[in-house]
Amino acid sequence: MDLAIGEVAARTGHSQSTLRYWESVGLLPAPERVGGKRRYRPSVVDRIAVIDLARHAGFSLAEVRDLLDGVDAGADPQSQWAPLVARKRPEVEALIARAHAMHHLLGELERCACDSLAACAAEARAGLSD
Amino acid sequence: MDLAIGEVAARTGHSQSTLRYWESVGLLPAPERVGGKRRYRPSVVDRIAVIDLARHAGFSLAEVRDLLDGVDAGADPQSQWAPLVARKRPEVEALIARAHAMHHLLGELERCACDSLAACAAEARAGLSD
DNA sequence: TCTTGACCTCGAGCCGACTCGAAGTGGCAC
DNA sequence: GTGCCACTTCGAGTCGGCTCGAGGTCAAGA
Repeated sequence: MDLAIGEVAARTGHSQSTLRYWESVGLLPAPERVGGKRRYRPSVVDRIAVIDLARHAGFSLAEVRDLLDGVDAGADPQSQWAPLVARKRPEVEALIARAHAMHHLLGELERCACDSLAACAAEARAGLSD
Repeated sequence: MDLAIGEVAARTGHSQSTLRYWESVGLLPAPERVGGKRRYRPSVVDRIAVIDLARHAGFSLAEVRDLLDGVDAGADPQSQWAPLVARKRPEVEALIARAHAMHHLLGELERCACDSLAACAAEARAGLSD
């Protein structure tokens, strides 16, 4: 039994607008139409689960689209993930480093004992080395 | 000696456009004009250093503006930072947690041995609990 | 006087990922 | 046949933080 867009939305937790948007940017294949309305196969729910998985890992929609395009073209998921992961890892590591730096800086700001902005600025110039 | 916008840009590493934009959103006070052109006092460089400091800590322009508005109104930096830092800390901690989760997930994806998207989706549903 | 260069304003565009609203259509129940 | 709901399309708006371009102005130097 095929699914209407509302049903897919309910099952995946994404809005109908989002699903239509994903289709418009090539992330979801255009499904069959019955009376002008989209009819999805149940497997689209798996595809959306993979999209969610990839997005959780920090991939952009464009990157997920490339991954899925490869799989659609016959590649196995494993060989599709590998280069994407290799490309993404340094980005995520940079994000982690940056987030930790932000956290550290918050601690310093909380202990800020400057009595003027100029003093804060001087501290800033002394303490920031990136 | 006052500074032209180009000089401020050169000293702070921000473009003239950015400085004008910051002024338009209330982050920098409107400086005096001489012949229609902005003339900055040297202290603006300190102010921009504080802005950079706050942005490094993850604050938005609006948050930095609120901070500086308070200081301009006579508050000491210390008492202005405190509530902002308290508000920001959980956000940054959430960012750190999320970034680590992304990193962990990348490791799992790299070891992905699924032979189909449906299998990946099943893994995803099993492994993701947020 | 003419040119150059630094500056000015204003509006629009950009990025990603949606989100919303208006106006129209399909099909089912009563 | 009419009311209703789920769906359709398309275009525009949102968020933050710039960035760019067109066209105009000002002052200094050759």
